[in-house]
Amino acid sequence: MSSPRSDFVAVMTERGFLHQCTDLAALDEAARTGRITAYVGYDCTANSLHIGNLVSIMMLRWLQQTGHRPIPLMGGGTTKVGDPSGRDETRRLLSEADIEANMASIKRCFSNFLSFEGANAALMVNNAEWLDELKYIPLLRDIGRHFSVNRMLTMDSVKLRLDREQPLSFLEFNYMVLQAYDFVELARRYDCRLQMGGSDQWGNIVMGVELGRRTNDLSLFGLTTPLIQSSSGAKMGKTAQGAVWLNGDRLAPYDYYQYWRNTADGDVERFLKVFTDLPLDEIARLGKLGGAEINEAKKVLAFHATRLCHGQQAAESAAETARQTFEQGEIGAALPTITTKRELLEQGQPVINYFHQTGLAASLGDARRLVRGGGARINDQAVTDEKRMVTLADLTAEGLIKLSAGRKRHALVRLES
RNA sequence: GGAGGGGUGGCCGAGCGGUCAAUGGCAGCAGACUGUAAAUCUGCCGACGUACGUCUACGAAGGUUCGAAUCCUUCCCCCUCCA
Repeated sequence: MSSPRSDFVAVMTERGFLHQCTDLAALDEAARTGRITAYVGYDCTANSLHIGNLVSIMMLRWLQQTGHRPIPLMGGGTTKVGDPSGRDETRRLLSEADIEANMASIKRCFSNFLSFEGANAALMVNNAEWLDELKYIPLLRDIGRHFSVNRMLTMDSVKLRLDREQPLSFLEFNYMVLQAYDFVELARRYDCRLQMGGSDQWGNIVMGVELGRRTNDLSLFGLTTPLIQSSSGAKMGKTAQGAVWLNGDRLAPYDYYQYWRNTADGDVERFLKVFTDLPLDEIARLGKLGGAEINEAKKVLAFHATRLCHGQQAAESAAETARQTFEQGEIGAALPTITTKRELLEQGQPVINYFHQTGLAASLGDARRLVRGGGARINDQAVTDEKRMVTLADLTAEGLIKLSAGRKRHALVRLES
């Protein structure tokens, strides 16, 4: 294809969102000549999305910014079935109540990325609306006859399990059928013509495109993003505490900021393109910084990524706390904080208790090992004795005690007021 | 329904009566080096106790034994082939 003529496809191309597309030229033309509606589906298997979902959220954002209508589709129905893609094991079946609760929680983060008002207002839809109503025999006759089992068996999501002799239930086997049906249903209800997702969704997406053509002669599009990996080859999104969640109650904005701040050198430019909406020339400038200067680019990345997800104020607070903590050796306000009673400090408390309580150590034993390994500090003083007690004397002038596990992980203990 | 194979710590994967809290690899944490990077090297890596210790753990429940992840019985789950 020659260079894209629509803003949407141009942005997708320039910023590195494109992996595969069913018909890029036709999509480009459709986006140039009119407003298109596109969707991305999200499972409700946890109560927050994580940065693995962020690429597709950014796509929806750009879609809206370039004049089109995004639909984040909540998989309230499909989560009851469980997507086998990329997994060796069947997902634990969640109760409907859990799914409902997860969905409510997940929805919250979209308000930061998309606008649900105005001309191109984003549409929040739940596929349980139609999937719960389905009748088995009509579904088989109307939809099932368009699916070839021969073909389904060759899909990666299925093939992987079979090749590895891992179980695949009939329930899961149906997932791709339902996802395909979703696409056709969204096309019918909202004139949605494009489904986007990660590269692992390609098979499921193509099934939907084909189903649209076979049932209603619809011209649908599919588009996937590359799996974004860190330059070390690892999947993105792991920290000491687990996944990098988008909801602030699962991962504090400060920790979210720190995740991005610690991006590997080789990933900075690519991540700026995908995870921020800074102009490309600015990104190119930041990407040229070498040596220690690239830390400036990482701060920009961390700030803008945090601002998109948690808002201006949280981003500023996180950046300021990071600056105070790392550049001035002071105490930043946004560090994780726990409170303790004055009486306890009067008696003296074992440090390992506080390391455990702040989450810097997973257990008392872990805290003990941290001390033995030489990684524990109180107010920047190394703790060498694992029996060390914390007392009122450890309070700083501000009435705080700063605990550190290694050079990057810090927490505060504050007197209960 | 029949025959065979299998279920081990976050994951992969050894162990096949004591020396097994369980080799090794990955992941993770910490230290050194640095730039809050990468690579590399070193240490740690079930819980609790200061410690020789105690508890929990090798699909589940029983049993044999001085002693079981390892043997037996029953059950659950998975895979392959046959019907």
